[in-house]
Amino acid sequence: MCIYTFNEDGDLLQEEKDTISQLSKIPLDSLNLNAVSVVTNIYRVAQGLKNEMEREVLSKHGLSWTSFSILYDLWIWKSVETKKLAELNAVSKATISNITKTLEKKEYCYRKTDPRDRRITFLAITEQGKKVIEELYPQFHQSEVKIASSLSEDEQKTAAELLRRMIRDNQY
Amino acid sequence: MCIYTFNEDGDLLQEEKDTISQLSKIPLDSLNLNAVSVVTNIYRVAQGLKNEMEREVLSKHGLSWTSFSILYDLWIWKSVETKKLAELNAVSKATISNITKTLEKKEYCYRKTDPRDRRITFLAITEQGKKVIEELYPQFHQSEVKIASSLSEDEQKTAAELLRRMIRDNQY
DNA sequence: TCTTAATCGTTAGCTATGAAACGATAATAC
DNA sequence: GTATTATCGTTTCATAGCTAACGATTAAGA
Repeated sequence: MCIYTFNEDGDLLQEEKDTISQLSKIPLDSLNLNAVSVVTNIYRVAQGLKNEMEREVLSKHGLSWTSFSILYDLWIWKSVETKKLAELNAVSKATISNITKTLEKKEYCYRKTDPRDRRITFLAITEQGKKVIEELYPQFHQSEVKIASSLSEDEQKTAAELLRRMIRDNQY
Repeated sequence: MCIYTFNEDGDLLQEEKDTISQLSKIPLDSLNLNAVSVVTNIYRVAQGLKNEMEREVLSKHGLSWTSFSILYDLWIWKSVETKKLAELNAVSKATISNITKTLEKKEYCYRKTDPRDRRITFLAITEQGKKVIEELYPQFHQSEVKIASSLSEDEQKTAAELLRRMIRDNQY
């Protein structure tokens, strides 16, 4: 999505700058337009790549971005508890609970209670779930490569590093 | 959310690299780990800032990121049709229809049919909606500045430019 | 003109999502 | 050892979000 509107050069329209300043009563030179661009562009790319992945790759097996991610986690780590999945994916435990219920219906994963602490539920991937992720992952990665190919190798490294700092500093 | 898991240096865990390569049957040197980092970090930051904004700023008036964005668009542009709002925000027309229905219930916006083409519905902001966005926007912008402050001014410009190229090349 | 095709917004039906409340279990306090 | 507190996952209930189907309207074709 796009909070702001940009012209062909990637700058905020002068008209919009003036309007924001006027309407919000923030003087134009107190508006941090670089911060605006960073936040807006990050959200826009994220929204775009989520839509593209779901449409072009994940829809083949009726998976959303998050359900794919959960399946990926289970594929790599074999067995993960609900709380950990929520943290890994930055969504609520309720969301994990619901999505894994759907994945369970499709027989892509199953639940098992930790015998040492019966409050904890572990999720694990089934053979069928494995088959699905092993079909989808190469296509997913190929799309990642395509999407990132707007940037050179060095630029990709730069972008990743800057974003990584935002993740760390903001504790995302 | 986080498709991949990273160590303290921001690299993918060696264990995970090996596992991906092994499970996906993609040779390690064919995996483009820079692309992986770029895509993952973008999504992670976007998810984090959306959650933070909704929790810290937008919840004061029960707005989601997208409903806030729609309200913003109407604030700046006075009157926008459904289809245009969908494009601006990279969501479906159905989503716009639903969210504006909620905004209408709260009396933050209202509908009017284009008399020249009766298929088109224009949305417009109410006085009450204006009051809400004028209260929230300065706080929203302040959070944008805080979130982006992990980066220097130059780095913000760099990040914005790289992301802008991804938006353009991928037509997001 | 009159039929066909295209476009617009809404609705229907589904999954996703979060906050809050809840029940079960474990850890802590005394 | 019992009472209190904390933690875990689920459920409930609301909104968000998608695709597909639909009804209304306009444009295009002959």
